[in-house]
Amino acid sequence: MEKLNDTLLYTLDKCFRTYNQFSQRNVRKAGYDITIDQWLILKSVAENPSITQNDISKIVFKDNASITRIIQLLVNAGYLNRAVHALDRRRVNLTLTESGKKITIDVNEIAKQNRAAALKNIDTEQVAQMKTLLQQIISNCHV
Amino acid sequence: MEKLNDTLLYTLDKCFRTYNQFSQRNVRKAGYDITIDQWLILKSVAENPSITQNDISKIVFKDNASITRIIQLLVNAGYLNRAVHALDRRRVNLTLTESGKKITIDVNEIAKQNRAAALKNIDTEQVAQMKTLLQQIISNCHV
DNA sequence: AATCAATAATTGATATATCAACTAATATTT
DNA sequence: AAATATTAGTTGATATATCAATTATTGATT
Repeated sequence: MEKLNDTLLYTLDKCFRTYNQFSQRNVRKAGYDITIDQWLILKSVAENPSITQNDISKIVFKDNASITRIIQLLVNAGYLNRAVHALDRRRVNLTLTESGKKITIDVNEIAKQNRAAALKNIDTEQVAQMKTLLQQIISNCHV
Repeated sequence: MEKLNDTLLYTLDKCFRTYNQFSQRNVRKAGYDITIDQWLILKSVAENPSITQNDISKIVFKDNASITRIIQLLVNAGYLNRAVHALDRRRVNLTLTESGKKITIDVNEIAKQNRAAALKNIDTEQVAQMKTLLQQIISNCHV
């Protein structure tokens, strides 16, 4: 049986988790009480004002159910408003509150710094190559 | 604010989750009622017979607490035996049961196929390069 | 218009992640 | 040897992931 940590996907796993923990730590250190996953949802709403929860779930690769619950937390925290959609009563209309807008922008700055730190000493060329490879893996998994 | 899905780490996230779901689906389809994460722990024990739970948590990048709970599930499922270590009574002695050994090997086969499918049309050279890059990111996050 | 199908979101159950607090056992220091 | 520090693991609280079942609403079919 080949060793676990020989495989690319083990390294991928490790990288993903390490980066996540690193980012989360930096957000906390800056005094923001929000998870990266919560911020990603706020950011999705900021970028796409009329987005549905279904669309969000596709953007962030999570289950619908998870989105419902995370949004509930964001509403509780005062970052999001939730209302019934005027034209389709099945849908939920999401809008950022003022503090939601603020934290989205603030954490975005930290996220930018996190990315820069994580990609230090790696040139654009390499990043582009890696993206292509990752896309290839993704499409291989969709067969 | 730059778009979410422009960043490498977004693609990394997507790739990781897509591959995970793909692997898990294939294990289920083959009739095995075990999660990839549970299997990883069985495999760690198989590879390192005298391993501690602390060591497992480092290998699979999870919290000690998570390991305790996953191991509890594996004991309940009859795949693992848990006993007090003879020389250090703080430690837990983990051994695979017969069915634990069997499922570890069976799922390993599926995992091998999953990896092959995920890495289709990607040559060894590229895989090696990507590993190096991922390692670089990991070490950047450890500063 | 009534029936049926599809869609958006929620809820329940269970597994997992993470942090903090804790217990028990062992190792180190004085 | 007693006091203290360290280590291995567990437990509680809360957030999240995933699947399946469900509700409410809208769209399509006849």
